[in-house]
Amino acid sequence: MAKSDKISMSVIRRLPRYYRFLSELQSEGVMRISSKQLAAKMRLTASQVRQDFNCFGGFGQQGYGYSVEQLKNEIESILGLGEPKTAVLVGAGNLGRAVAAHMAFEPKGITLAGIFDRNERLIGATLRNVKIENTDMLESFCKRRRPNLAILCVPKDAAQNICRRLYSLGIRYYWNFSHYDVAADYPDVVVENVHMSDSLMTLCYRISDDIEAKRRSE
Amino acid sequence: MAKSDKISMSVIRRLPRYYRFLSELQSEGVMRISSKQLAAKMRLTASQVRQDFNCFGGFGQQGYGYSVEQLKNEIESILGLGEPKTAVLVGAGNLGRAVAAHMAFEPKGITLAGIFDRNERLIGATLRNVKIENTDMLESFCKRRRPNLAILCVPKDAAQNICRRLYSLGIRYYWNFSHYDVAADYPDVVVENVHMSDSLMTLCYRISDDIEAKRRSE
DNA sequence: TAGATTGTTAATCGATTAACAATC
DNA sequence: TAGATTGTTAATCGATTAACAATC
Repeated sequence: MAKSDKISMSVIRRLPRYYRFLSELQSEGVMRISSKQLAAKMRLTASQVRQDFNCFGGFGQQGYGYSVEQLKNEIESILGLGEPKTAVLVGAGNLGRAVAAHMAFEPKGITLAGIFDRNERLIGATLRNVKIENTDMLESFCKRRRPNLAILCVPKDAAQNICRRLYSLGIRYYWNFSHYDVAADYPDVVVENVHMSDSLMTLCYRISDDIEAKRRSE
Repeated sequence: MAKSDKISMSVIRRLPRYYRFLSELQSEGVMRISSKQLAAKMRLTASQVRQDFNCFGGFGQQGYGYSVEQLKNEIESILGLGEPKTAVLVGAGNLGRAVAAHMAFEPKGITLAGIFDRNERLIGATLRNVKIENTDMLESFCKRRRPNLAILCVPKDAAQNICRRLYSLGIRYYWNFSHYDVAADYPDVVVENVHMSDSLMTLCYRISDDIEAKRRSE
């Protein structure tokens, strides 16, 4: 299924977007699509689309294009969405609750098995049929359920402590919403950061750049 | 202050991260830093650090390095964090409430002036001293407060409709958490997307790739 | 078969890294 | 002055785009 060379991060980060567009096309009943059409929809070049897919193998057919369903399934398999994973979420503040309630975990093969917070007022509440527990219970929970993935929705200072515990409990995969630099302390883990404030600052730059450009062109 | 060539997106997306590290260094009382030290801390190369800063001008001093405070202030100014902006947030579900409650808007020059939702049960509640209003009030609000930035925390289907209205009210800057492709319909706007589920799928890929690599090396 | 579109190689473009003279 | 470190140019590396033969 895979050509098994090392895939570049640029390509990997485009895969979820391909997957989204293909899911959409499929739900619209589109059966096949050419690299040219898909590229136009996603504002890429047809060359890039073909190069990207050919990192993993030839999914298309000359003169025809790609089967939407097959291509979507291939990418689903490349992303490993079918492989079951168990997640623990730490931090049930506004952000943690939003992630717990909002995110489509099941289609990615993820079971959210535990939610933890140290705030007594949150403990006992239920999100997605998961009861928020006291962070003290993290060790016993992990020994019982063996999650392989942790979602960090605690502030930076708490994250350092939580991470030390999670790491010693054997967790090596992190979805990190905090500003704590997990990979700096644990070089052997896989961390995917979501830095919302970086995104907002980037927007700030682009706004002030745009305003300046308009001012200049007047 | 600026060299005013076109700055590449790669550089722009690193600026918030520089800003975060410099803020941290400053709060730790560090007065100066060399490109080599900063690069080590951020896992970049010293070359890249210097190239990045020199897009905007020479902020350092040979034989000495960079003044943390001055450099931080320069980047703050490049990002335009000091320029006042008014934001309207649409969608006060879990995600919208998390963004409203969690995000540090003030340090970026952003005033969150209005929050809107169509869910009657949410209307009237207060977040950060802003009352959630009915989405029907969007037009009158925008005519009164003239926000220049919209934060989209509604589902994809709602986003299309909301965007049409916001666009016609003159809003050109969007922080988009939905899967609606704003830029496809309005090519003249500046959109910064936060696709949390793409990030999670990227993590899924990296997990299954890591597991596979470990299996192979056994 | 003719037309369309892929898979893949080659060319281009841009971003990162290395090197070093300038200079504090 | 000697040592350190920048700013900047040149070299390398990687990613994107273009081209085209293969083939459905």
